Amino acid sequence: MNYGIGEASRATGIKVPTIRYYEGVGLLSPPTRSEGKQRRYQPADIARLNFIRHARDLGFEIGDIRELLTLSTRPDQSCDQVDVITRRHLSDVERRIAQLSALRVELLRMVNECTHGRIYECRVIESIQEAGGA
Amino acid sequence: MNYGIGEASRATGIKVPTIRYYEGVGLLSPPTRSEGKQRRYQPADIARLNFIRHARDLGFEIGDIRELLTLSTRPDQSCDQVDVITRRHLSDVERRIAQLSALRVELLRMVNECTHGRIYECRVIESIQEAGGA
DNA sequence: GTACAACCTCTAGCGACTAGAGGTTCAAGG
DNA sequence: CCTTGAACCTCTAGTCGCTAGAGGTTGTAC
Repeated sequence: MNYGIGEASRATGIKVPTIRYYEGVGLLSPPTRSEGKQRRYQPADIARLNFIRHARDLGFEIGDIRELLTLSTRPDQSCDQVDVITRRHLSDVERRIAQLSALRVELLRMVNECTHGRIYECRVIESIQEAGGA
Repeated sequence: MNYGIGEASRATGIKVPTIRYYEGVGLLSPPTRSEGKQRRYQPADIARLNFIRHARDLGFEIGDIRELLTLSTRPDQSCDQVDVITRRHLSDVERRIAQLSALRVELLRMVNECTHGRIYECRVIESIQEAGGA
């Protein structure tokens, strides 16, 4: 049994154009084609797409996923590299959380100072004019 | 006194090509030019650029900044719209923090389960294969 | 007058898709 | 067998907020 691209899409939750995009950037090798040159996917392709989707859900970028996919096909190698990629991504996520949290504090301060008057006395506008965050 | 684009850049911390970009997207109206058609900025332009920079530092997107700039030139209007824009941005920031925090928990769980063995028993790879976050 | 930094415009690239045009193939029903 | 229409195909361009580079011009200091 094989899948058309639409079935693959429904099976994985990845949109049809995105599947083609993944093929284009080399995450997925070109599948076999029907006589009329339409893509036909095998269960292994579906598994690979699911892997990609889960990794994207976890925020890994395409380059990392490419590497993780390669590593996952070398079961005997040490998983150190997997660990490195994951930790690097984790610290990236933590850095972004920190940045956004600082922003949040600043924005909260601004909206809390708002007295709902006229623009000329608007504390939000003043905050942006005077200094700004980060 | 007026400023060349390089001076404007140093005065505001916005890179030269970015200043031209802001002009292109209509955040900044085209300045006067020298005889040789080079841009000459006035102090009011510098103030506007500083406003833009601070707003960008606070994470506002270009469209929002355009609106905030327009509003800031209408001192008699109510600042309700400013409040709306700011609160909308704030909740966007909070949404992103929540997403990233969930991601962080998942990634932490994954790296903590890592036993530094071989790929075939790698818990990180397994996590991605099995389910994935979000 | 000449050197050279600073400026100019224009195009293309980043990441990860998404949208649309314009054409072809597949599967089901008559 | 034939037609309908959904699903498929390729290709290009757009999103966002810049950034980089090519190739040419202007401003300023000596």
